[in-house]
This record gives sequence, C-alpha cells and structure tokens, in this order.
Amino acid sequence: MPSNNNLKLQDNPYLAHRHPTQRDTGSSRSKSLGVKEPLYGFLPRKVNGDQVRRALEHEINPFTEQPHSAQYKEILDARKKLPVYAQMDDFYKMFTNNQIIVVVGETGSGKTTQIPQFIVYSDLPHTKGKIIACTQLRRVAAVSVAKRVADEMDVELGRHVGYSIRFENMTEPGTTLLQYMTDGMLLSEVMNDPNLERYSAIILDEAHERSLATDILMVLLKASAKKRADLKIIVMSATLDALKFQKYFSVRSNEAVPLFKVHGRTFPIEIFYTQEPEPDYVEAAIRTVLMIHRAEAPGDVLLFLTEEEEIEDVCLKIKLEADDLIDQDPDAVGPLTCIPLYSSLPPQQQQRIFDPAPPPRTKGGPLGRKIVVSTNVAETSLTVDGIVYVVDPGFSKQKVYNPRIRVESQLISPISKASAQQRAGRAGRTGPGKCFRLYTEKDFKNELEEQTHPEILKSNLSTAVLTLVKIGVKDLVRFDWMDAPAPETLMRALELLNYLAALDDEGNLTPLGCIMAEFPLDPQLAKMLIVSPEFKCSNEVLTIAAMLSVPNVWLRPNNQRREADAAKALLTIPDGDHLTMLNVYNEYVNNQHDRNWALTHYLSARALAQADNVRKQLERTMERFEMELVSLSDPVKIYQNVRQALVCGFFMQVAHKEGEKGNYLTVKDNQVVALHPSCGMDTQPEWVIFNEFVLTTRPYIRTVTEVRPEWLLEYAPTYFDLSSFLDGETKRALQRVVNKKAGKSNRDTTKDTRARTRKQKKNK
DNA sequence: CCTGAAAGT
Repeated sequence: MPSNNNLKLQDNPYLAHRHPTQRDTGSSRSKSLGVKEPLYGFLPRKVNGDQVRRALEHEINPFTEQPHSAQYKEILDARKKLPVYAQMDDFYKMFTNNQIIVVVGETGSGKTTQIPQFIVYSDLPHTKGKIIACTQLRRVAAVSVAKRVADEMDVELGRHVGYSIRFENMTEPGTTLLQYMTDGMLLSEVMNDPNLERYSAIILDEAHERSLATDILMVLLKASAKKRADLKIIVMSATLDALKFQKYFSVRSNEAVPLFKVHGRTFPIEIFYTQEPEPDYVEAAIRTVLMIHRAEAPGDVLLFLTEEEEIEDVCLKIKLEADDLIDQDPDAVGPLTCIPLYSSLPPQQQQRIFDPAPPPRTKGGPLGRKIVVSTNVAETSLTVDGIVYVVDPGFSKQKVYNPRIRVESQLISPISKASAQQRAGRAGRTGPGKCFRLYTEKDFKNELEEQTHPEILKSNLSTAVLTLVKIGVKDLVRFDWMDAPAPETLMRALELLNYLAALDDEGNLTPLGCIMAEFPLDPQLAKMLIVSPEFKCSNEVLTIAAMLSVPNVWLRPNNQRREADAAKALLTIPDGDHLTMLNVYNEYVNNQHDRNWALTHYLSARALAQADNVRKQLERTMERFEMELVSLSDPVKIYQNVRQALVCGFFMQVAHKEGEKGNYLTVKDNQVVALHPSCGMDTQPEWVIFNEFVLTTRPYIRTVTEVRPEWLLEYAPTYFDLSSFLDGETKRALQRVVNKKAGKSNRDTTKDTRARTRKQKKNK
C-alpha cells in the first residue's frame, strides 16, 4: 500500500472518520494507515537489524521515496544469501557502541558493497547534512562498486549513491549520501578540510594493502576522531593483520578497537612446495605449467612472473613446448593458449584473459587450457575468473627507495607470506584449487617476510610531506605513523622542499609552497610550472608537466623495434627529451583528426589522452591562482626558456659529464650514471638535468635535457653554493663558470660605467 | 652504450 501519495490518502475510507487536525504530520498519517514510513522510528546510529530488515522489505525506497522496482526485489534476494547479511544484528550492535571499528573479511565476502549500506541505514547521514565516504585503491573499483551499490539500493548512480575519482565526479551535492572514492581523492580533500567535516562516517577499504594515501589518511583520521566525537571510522582489511589495525586505532594503550569479522565463502586450496630450492625460477615455472597441462584435471592456470619482457618470453616458450607435446602425441594433451597480462597492455588485449580456454581439437578429445602469465596486477587489481591452478615462483618486481642517493629503483625480490597467500587464493574463487609454490616449505616459513613493506617505507615522500605541512602537521618524525618511514627519507623530503623554497629554513610553508601543494604534481614539477610564466613559456611547461605525469608514451613492440625507433627519431628534438615530449604532444594535438596517428607513430594513444586530461586539470588549477598561460613566438627562444624553467624545478637532478666514455656524475650525490638508451640527444652535453634515475642493468638517467651551467648558478644559487661541493671535476667546472662570469661582469660593469658617464656627458 | 610493477591526485 502506498504511503506517501496524497491523492490515494484522500481516497482512503479511513481518513473520512479522522479529525482534520490529525492529518498534519507524516508519521501519524502513516501510522493511522498501518503502513509506517520505511524509516519510521529510526534513531540515527541506534538502529537495529530488525528495523533495517523491515525497511529493506518496505515497498517504498526510504531515500528516493519512490516505490521499489521489481529488479530491487531480485537483487535483495541475492544479497540475503551473502553470509554478511545474517550478521546484520551484530554489526549494528558494534556500530552503535563504538566510534572506530575494524572490519575483516576475505575478497568475495561482500564487505565492500554491504557494510557501507548497513552504515547508511543506521547513520542516516542526510539527516545531519553529511555524507558517508568509502575509499577504494583504484579508480575502476570505485566506479564499479558504486554502480553495483546504486543498483542494490535501487537509486540512480550519481544521485543517492555516487563516486568521486580524479577527472570524474559522479555525485550530487545535497542528494548523495554514500560516496565511493579513491583514497588519493580523499587525501586531496583533506588539504582544504583537515577534519573532513563533510563526512559523518569514513570507511577505509583494503587498508591491508597499505597504499601511501591510506597510510596518511589513517594518521589523520585517528587524530580527527579524537577531535570529532561525531565522526565514525570503519577500517576494512584482509584478515591477516587485523590486530595491528585494532591496536593502532585504540585511543588508550592496550585496548584494541573491536573487530568485526565478515564471514565469506572460500574454497579449499591445496598447496604444494618444491623439495629443493629452484635455481632458475623461469625454467621451473615453464616446467610446472607443462606438468599441469599434461597431468592435471581441466582448469585454467595463472602464473606469476615479474616483468613484461620475461612474461612475453615465457609465453612464447610455453607455447612452443606445448606444440611439441601435441606433435609427439596428439591424443595426450589438449590445445593451450598463453595470455600475457601486465598493466601497460592496451585494455583490449587485457580483455583476452576473459576469453574461454580453446575447445578440444577433435570432438571428445582432450580439453583445452588457458594459461595466464601475469605480473602482480593479477594478485590484487585484476581478477581472472575460473583459475584452478596457481604457479607462484615467489618473486615480484618491487620498488626500493634509497634516501641517501634519492633513488627509487625496481628490484626483483622475494614476495612476502601475505602476498604468497593472496596469490594462492586466486586459485579458489570459483571452486577448490591448487597452488604450486616454486620454493621449499622451509624457505616459505623462514625466509619470506610476513608482510610486504608498505608503500610509505619504499617511496620518496616529498609530495606527502608537502601535503602534511600544508594541513599543519608540525613534527613529521614523531607523527603517529602506523609504520614510521626512515627519518632520513623525511629529512630528504624536507630538504628538497626547502631548496625549492616551498618551506622556509624553519620548516614553515611559504606562500609558494602553499600553491605548490595544490597542484597534483611532484614538487619539482609544480615549482617548474609555477615559475614558467616568468619565462613566458607556461603553455609549453604545462604540456611537459602533464607528459611527465603520465606513463611512458613510447611503444616498442618486440618484433617492431626498428620501426618504432625510426618513428621516434622523426619526432625527436635533439636539445633534450623534455622538448621531444613537448613536440610529441603538439603533434598529437595537431593530428587529432587522424585516428591512427598515435598508432602509426608507435605512441600510446591511451597515455597521450591521459596527458591531455592531466593538462586540462592543471590548467584549471593555474586559473585558480591566476597564473598566465603564455608562449613566445620565437622557437629558439622558447626552447631556451623552457629549459631555464626546467632548471628551476630540477636543479637537484643535474649530472655532469666526466671524461669521454659517456659517464656522467650526478651533482652532489656523485653517482656514476649513463644516459638511458631511450635518450634522444645526438650529443653528450656537458651538463644535463634528468627526470629520473633508474637502476636496471646499470644506473641510468632517463628523460634528459641539456642545460647551461650559468643557469644552475643563477636559478639555484643556494644549491650551487660552491663551498657545499666536494672537490672534483664538477666543482672545478662550476668554478670556471663562476670565474668567467665574474671576469665578464667586471668588464661589463666597467663598460657600463663608461657608457653611463658618456651618456651623462652627452645629456649635459 | 641498449629499455618500464602496480596504483593515485
């Protein structure tokens, strides 16, 4: 029976007997009808499971005030089958009685979709003019979960349930009550609203993955919870390290915050270890995959490897060996497809992991098998369905940060126990599975670390530190980190920000630093962009900043390397890779009418489109600070000015050529480096700035541009104060420049004085 | 001399 339709109410025979004054309030009206409004009697945060179950069964959607659709009933029936649905009463008891809760549950338990909805029905954020946020680590997850939950709640996506990710805000202020968002997005909101006043409850999902943004948010939320008794915090994580989160969020020591365990459905996974350590994990991996193909029951295989090249190589080898097997005995094994998976693959090719296994070659013959060979993407961010066998060699490529030389590098290293468990779990998503670990059980127990090091221990923290200083954090070393980064990492970040003049010598934010923090860029890029109007080239520097913030735009397919290199040579500007990037972007824009332009030039259309998006966003931020967008018409002058602006941001990333063997020495850190093979300069200039230092087969500097030493001395006098340099060729070279300049300016001043005297005489 | 793991603002 409808309860909110006035026309129908007047038709109701019972109303005729009521006194007109009784018709004023909605609740008495509904009560007299015997049909309460769906949320009748709900006291925010004191709601129980019975009340919510009744509301869920109600014909009227309490948020849209429209009748529920037929589809709603269907979805609700499916939700009722989730184990977490049966735990509603317990959840509400805990939610009512606690400000902070830790929720654990395995993937597939429904915690990401159900818990936020439970909270909506109890918290009723709209009655306080607030909303509920649920963070996600990835953009795609935020979008897809929001879509699902909007369907479950029978609302239009972007109205009562929405999402907010970079470049895309699918919410409606005043209507949205549940907002999924990336953790980075919430962190950027913190800058202008340190206590997150617009939220009544914040749910941090996948906290166990310990992303940089989540780690920083945890510290800030813990502090906000003390200041704001009305703020509820729910930290959701995988089971393994729940206690660590419970302890961290306890206000009083020794009293952990309560834990809510979401039941899930998991299938058993049998784990096998090797008897002896494997000397060559790649060879062992190929052998194991073929063993599975020959001897195991039908079911797809997921093999974890470390990097693109290795994956492509192994795919070829597996395919060859499988063909050999078939040649030897066509009836023994079925056909096999090998599918590579890594993030830089175009989405269309990533979709191949969802293709079914190949059919048997002959009717009734041995079944086909699909082998997915993947980097860590398949461990957390991409789920391949129908995997029965996992092959885990126990390695992944991981970031390592060395604060001494300010270098982040990628190293192939052993994974953690938590990661091994996660990998094994990928075999049991649709039924019982098997996991083959290519290391011994003893090594698993004794050699692998419990947890993967959180990002905050492996990253350069300059952007994070700038954000924290901006929101007023004073003492970063004694900041309440869950895992404190090395003090040296923090010192390096503070030092960089000080040299860039974002912080003064006391560590206070300068007006420049305040603007830098508002740009979604590394501090060096932000600085270079902010000074660029002074060099009359903000238009160009804006493009370079955008291009440096997106993945590599150059494609170099294994079998077309020569063609790709030739295409690149046509776009190369010999003065420097930064200028080449500028040129590539401009050509991309000039050729936007040609759909195949990127492809025929061996460029990633996806990365270029992303650069375009970033550029637009940065342009809006520039407008906010009334920064001019300017260009010079003289192409020679413009390239020179762009390089000068680059120096203003990247003067700490300079290398000086030593000798004739192509060796460079980084300034001050004195690391011996070489120009990366991708570098497009046709000479080896004496002084270069570089965008990044990478450690692969040897130390390289990548994305390099020639600069003049005079600019270093002029635009970064504090950093290039010669008394702070160790003796060496770099210092001597700079000294020569200083001397020359001094001599020249002495002559200049004398000349000037003479000229002026002449002029003065003339004027007389 | 010889080339990028994943994600995010």
